[in-house]
Amino acid sequence: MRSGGARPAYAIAVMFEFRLDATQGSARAGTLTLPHGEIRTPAFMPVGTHGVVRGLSPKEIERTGAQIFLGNTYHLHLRPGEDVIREMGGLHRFTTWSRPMLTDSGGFQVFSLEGLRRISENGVEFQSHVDGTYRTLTPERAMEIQWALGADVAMAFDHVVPGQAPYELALEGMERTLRWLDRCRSSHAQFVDQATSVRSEPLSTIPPFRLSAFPRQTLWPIVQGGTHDDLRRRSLEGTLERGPWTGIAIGGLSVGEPKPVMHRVLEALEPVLPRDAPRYLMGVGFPADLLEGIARGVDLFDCVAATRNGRHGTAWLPTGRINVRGAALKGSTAPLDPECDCETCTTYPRGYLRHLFVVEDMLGLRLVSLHNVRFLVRLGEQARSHILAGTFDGWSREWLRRHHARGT
RNA sequence: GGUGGGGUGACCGAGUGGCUAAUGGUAGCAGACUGUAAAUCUGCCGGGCUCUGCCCUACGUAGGUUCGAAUCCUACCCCCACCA
Repeated sequence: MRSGGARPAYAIAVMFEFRLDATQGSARAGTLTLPHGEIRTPAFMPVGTHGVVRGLSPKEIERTGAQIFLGNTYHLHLRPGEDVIREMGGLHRFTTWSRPMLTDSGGFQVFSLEGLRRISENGVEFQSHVDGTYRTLTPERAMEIQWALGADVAMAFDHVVPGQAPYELALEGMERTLRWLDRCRSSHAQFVDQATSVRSEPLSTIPPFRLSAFPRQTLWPIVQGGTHDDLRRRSLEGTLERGPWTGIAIGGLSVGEPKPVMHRVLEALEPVLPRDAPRYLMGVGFPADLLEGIARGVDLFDCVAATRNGRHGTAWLPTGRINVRGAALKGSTAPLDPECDCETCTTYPRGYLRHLFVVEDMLGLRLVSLHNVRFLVRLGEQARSHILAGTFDGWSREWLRRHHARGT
């Protein structure tokens, strides 16, 4: 297939594939194929907003077993700028991460940077928190930037509203997200078409550096609708009408709404979601949230909590969580999590980790972040093997019981 | 020995008659964090209790003035600087 001649048209399609390996109830185990490799699901994706999973090197992330990590359109646009990254060969070359990547669109910043932005139908004007300059992100611009970044998956530019948003606001965000999805889709298609036209050249005549820079990216839509089931349904149906898609994201959850509400929304969407596309629950979550999501048919997760909590001294354990700064750990020779196989847990005693936080050495932040990432990645691996074995229900029930028995 | 300055809660350090159990900061303790403006933020931090309040003990020590003192007066102890 790669030996001379025009690249077959189906090559692009084959680059993005999702295969279901097993299901148990709504829980699914699958294999997602992306241009930079395969992802076995369910899977947790660490967040590397600025092209780095805070505090951890790509090599360390690789060793956690993470199969993909995220970058952020808004933040990478501000620093170093998408042109810089494109010139360096794209996000993969830039970061040296050779596995799949996904970029978030900046839609979440519409929510998180409220106060620094103004929304209009055209797009969102942000005032940069870095230097105060005004930057406008539109669906088209978000696609342009993500195309330049060159991740395997680009996310649609959406309008995220708070979890407690009243119906009217949730409706507005949901409908705008759909209108913006049309613009994202046609804009992204233009980039794909441009790239595809290159394929009329014989592959053998394309210099290797251009081959490696071959734009290979898919676009995933985001379902919105706040906490209102009917809006969620409408959002999903509207999204599907605009398909087909190689993956579908559920956004606007875990942004302040109660957990049962998030579960209810997932349950409302699950029967309508296509079986043959991965479902990505954005911004989730804590360990228990992963299992609750998996049980409701979610395949992919991302969350900053692993690294943020790690930096702030909270480590996840099978039995709940622990404050690494706590006086209880003083002098302890026990491993952080005796059941964990990460570098932190197989090397350092609790008393040393606590000490690192007390003296405010950056190593402490890194080691606990590393553990938390591994903890979630491993949870995904465990869930997958139990789904394949048909033992997911009982295992996850027991896991959650133990996890909630002490702490959260 | 003389002169001047000073002794405040674990530490540093404000406060110079009542609003002071006593500003701040540090240390200590606890908590929060979910598509990252976060190595951040919040609370507690003399003791006790029947704990939206009450009672003790507290600003070197001992007295005194005053309705009322960490704040004014006296003596003593200690520390620092300079002079002998």
